[in-house]
Amino acid sequence: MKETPLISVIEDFNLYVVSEMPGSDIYRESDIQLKPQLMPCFQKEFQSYSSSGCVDEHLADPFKEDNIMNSSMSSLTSHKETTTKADDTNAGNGKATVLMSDQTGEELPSVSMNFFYATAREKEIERYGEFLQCLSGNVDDHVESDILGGTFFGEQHHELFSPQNIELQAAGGQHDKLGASFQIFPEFLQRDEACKYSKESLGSLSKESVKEADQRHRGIRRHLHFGAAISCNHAGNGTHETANLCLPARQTDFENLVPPHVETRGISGIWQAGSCSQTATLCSSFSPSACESVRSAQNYGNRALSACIPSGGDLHLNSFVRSESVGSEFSTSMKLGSNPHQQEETLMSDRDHYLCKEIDGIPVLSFLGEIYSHLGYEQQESQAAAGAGSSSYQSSSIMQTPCDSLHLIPYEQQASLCKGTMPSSEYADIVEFSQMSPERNRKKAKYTIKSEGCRRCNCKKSRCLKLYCECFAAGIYCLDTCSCENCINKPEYEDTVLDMRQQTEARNPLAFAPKVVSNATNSPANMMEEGKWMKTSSSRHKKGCNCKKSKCSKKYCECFQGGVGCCYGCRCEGCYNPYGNKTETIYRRAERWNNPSQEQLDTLESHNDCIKAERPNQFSSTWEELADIGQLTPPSHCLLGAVASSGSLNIRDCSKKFLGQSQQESSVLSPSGYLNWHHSPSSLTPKLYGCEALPELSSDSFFCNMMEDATPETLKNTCTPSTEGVKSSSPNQKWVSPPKIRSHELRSSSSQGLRSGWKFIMQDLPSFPSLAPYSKSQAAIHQNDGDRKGSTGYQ
DNA sequence: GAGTTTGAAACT
DNA sequence: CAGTTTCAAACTC
Repeated sequence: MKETPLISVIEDFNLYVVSEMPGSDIYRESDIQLKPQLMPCFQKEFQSYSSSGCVDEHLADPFKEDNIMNSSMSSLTSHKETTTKADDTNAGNGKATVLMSDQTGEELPSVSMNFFYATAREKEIERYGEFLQCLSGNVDDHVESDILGGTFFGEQHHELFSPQNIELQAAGGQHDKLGASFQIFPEFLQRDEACKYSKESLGSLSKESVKEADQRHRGIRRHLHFGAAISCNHAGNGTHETANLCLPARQTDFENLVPPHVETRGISGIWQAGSCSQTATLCSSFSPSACESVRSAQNYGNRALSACIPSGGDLHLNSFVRSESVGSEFSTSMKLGSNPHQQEETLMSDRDHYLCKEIDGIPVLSFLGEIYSHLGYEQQESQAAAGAGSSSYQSSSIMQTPCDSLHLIPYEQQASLCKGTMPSSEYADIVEFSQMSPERNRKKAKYTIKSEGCRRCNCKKSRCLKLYCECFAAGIYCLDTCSCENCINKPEYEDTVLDMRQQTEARNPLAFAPKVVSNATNSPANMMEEGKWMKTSSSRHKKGCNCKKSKCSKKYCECFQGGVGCCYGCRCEGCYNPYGNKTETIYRRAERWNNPSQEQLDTLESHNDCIKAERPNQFSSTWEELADIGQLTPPSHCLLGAVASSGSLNIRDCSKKFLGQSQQESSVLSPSGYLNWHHSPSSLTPKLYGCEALPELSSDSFFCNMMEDATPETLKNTCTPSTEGVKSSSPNQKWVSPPKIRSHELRSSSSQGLRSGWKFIMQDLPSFPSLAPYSKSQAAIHQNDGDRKGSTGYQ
């Protein structure tokens, strides 16, 4: 290993290290051409970052020399090609990514977001610099390069820092791909023990000076920025439609990173995820969970897919509602790009190629629409999306589509993952579906929905502008694959859609919030344990159900649908929710979650096989959010943000209660405190930024209920005898505010709880941007109503 | 695939 | 805020 390049490598985007790697010539000769238009993206980052005073001259004007960029791009992918042929797919992927970054100089919101993220994580990165000292010693070249390349970041487990494992990663990690290479893992950065462990594993500690380490970490920081930039460009890989479809459940992650000043119209509110669930992909550019999801895919098969395909409950795709903002800008630039052929390659808008599409001759699964619609969500996220919302499906990477994530997985593996996630027959149908014409797709949509847990609406009268519409509710535009009639929820009616969202939000600030919120009581590992329940025992529906006849054991019940048990917020009668009911103590529920009885499993299975199939999605979505969102987001932020989005709620009391908690949590959960829950301007005002201000609140009911969400059920149930076993009715037909003492207890215990990993998480946060003039869209609506008046009975 | 059931959303 | 209506998904046949 050469000693000298180390510093310069970092200072120069790791270029030199890469160039000295075996096979690096391939990259020098690579046909990857970073378009000049991409420059603004980087410039912004670097310039913004110049305050740190560590921007090199060529960084100040990083694109002055095309070679630099080309080399940079090469460095990002070089280690892949120098490892195994199996990774060849990355080359194509990387190329696609770069090409997708084709911009026309437009400022990319995502860039700011990325920058913000990176900046916000500066502290952690500082710590990471310290960590690097632990590794700088005897790590050989390719290991180093791999670390710099991001593979290192891509792993959350300390074990991976052992020389052997690093070797393995460098040699052929499946996720050692472009996307995964840009992982930023704040969680990892927070682990002092990681450094400790690495020291032990490597057996030789760094002898480099702190200064050198600092230089290195600076370089890495830049590298991260670069990666972020790529990621953001990645995000813009599609038209509105693509973005809409591919929204992962983890959009929230990304939105959380959005600084207040960033225009986030395209990212309505905050996103979720919940899910597409969401989600596993958008986040991939920023969070460990993304990489984890990829790895999980490799290790656990179907889980990967679930990570990418959140189920309805957790998914929230709000952020991408305004795909026109983010998505359209990208799409526009894409459309205007100079290379139609390349665009054609990268864009996945062709619905005839939802699945099994080839990019650069490499077969990849392109999960769009039907499959990703509810990433997020519950967690969805998005959704949808992502799911997003997340899944809730509910319930993100931001800018990386699920498709992109999947691109990191060889086709065969993706296929197996798909098969592992669903019955073979359904898988076959999905494939068949993907191969059908749009016309047939439409007809088949319903089936796809059922089999995949991804939804497309079938609205007839609401014009997809009310929460009746699942697309609208998930914060996404309807697609051609929807079976809706007179649909207005389309980009061409953007203003109208936004207005309706605004109205809906005014009516219910949480209307677009994920339906399922989680208390992170379990580690991702626990939650992902094979055959176990995937959602935490304390996950619950944000508002609670009101079931009368379904006994909360059918999908009529939103709790059941979201895969969570009923809680006190529910007003259900005769609750037989197999996930849990109100009379159940938290301990019992937790026990059940960890060790579901056969009867319970049978119940679930008999009631809805689909739920069972989706569970992995929900899990992945959930734990991912625990992994990254949870790390980044103090509960109170989430709550405040959610409430703030209304602009009218009065939760002053509750907010006060939470303020201290949030601050405390911030210090505990997020060293970079201010990097939390940055919603869209419309949903979270800058005042809330950094917990400096509290929103005006009108009713503490919401907050108290949310608090109750986070309140151990033992506290809630102390006065609620169970009279008929699991059967119960709702003694409280209305939401109840927890006794003050509960809040106090909760608050006082929050510190302990949080330190032990007990976090409250709203999987996806709310709100669409409410930027469009009401009158304008209203006029459009009226006009539309007029057009339809008397014929549709539209409300 | 049509019809029914269900409960959330919207409305009054 | 309660009651009613509307709506679309879930479900059944």
